[in-house]
Amino acid sequence: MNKSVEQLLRQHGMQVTAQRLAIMRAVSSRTHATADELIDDVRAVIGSISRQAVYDTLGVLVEKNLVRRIQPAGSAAQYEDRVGDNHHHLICRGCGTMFDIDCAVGAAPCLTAVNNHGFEIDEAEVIYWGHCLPCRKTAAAAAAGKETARTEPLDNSKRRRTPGPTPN
Amino acid sequence: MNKSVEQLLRQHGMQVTAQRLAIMRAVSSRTHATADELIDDVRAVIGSISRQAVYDTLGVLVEKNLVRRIQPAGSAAQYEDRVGDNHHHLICRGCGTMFDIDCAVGAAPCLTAVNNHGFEIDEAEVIYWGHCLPCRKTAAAAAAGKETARTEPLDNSKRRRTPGPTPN
DNA sequence: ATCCAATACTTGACAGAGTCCATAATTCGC
DNA sequence: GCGAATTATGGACTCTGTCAAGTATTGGAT
Repeated sequence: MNKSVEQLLRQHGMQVTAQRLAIMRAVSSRTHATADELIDDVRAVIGSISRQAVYDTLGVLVEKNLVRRIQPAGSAAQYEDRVGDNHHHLICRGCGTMFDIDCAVGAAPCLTAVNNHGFEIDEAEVIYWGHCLPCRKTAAAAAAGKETARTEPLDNSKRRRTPGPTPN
Repeated sequence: MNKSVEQLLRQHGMQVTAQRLAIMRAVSSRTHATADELIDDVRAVIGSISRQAVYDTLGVLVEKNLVRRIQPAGSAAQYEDRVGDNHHHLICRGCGTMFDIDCAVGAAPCLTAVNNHGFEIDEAEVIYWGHCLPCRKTAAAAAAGKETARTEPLDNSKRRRTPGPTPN
């Protein structure tokens, strides 16, 4: 299998390096991963790697369509192995977990915009937002009980005031 | 109409301040705007405002559902006035321009995921990516001629923050 | 197998977008 | 007008990601 990863690289005219192999395997080993997570993964395997190398490789991989990049609102980009099919993502507003979702309406439902404004559309990105079961439970519990939960950072209701002295 | 803006704030239990009024009007005056653009707009009207006040107000507004926030990949969040309907966005990869697009399949086509993984989905965000007419022309011209130019439409020529500290 | 130019990696600075925090200023009910 | 609570201000800081320049590797040619 290592072989195939290497071949994949060569097939796309890329040089084969330990870093790249490790990065590709790291991506494959997760359903979704942030650049940061990948850096950690790779370091765990080959000892060390620069942030730049990871970003660079990921960039090339995305360009060659070997990896897909998803950039959900408000969080870091995620990379995934699963390319070539038309699937979407479901993200929890509470914990940020991301799930794959097969296309709801078939092949490429939303790819056809009504009025394309003269654009040449090449991708329709669909992200479903909501709350996952665990987060919903947490939220419910919090609502029922007190403000114990911390599932959501959207808590503007309790602003802390510190009339204390100034550590200037 | 200024009256209604003020009332809107009160209706949602928010105090009325010059900053908030100006921010809300600034959002209304554009189809889409980044926080930065809004800061500029507001400053043009009331003289000055802190970045924090804008972010804070925008955050509350989004929470109260008076404003919608869109965060396209790779660029700053955009805020829009148009809430309550199900419309999507079309963004140019070249210049970043964003257009509204009415839902392709009717009311809420993509809101129904096949397998919701136990989620309670509250929003289906659809972003169409592509290249707008001007950018396509530019690209074509560049390809035909030389590597003469690249579409460089993002005007970020304004810097107001202090020069960053030097991280060791 | 060795050489070497192209390709890739490392390091470190920098930038943009947002957030945190303590303090100062406003708002608004009384 | 008073005063407590809500807001706004400013500056430091974090998190992601990019740029640039110098160093190291890779892999085809010799």
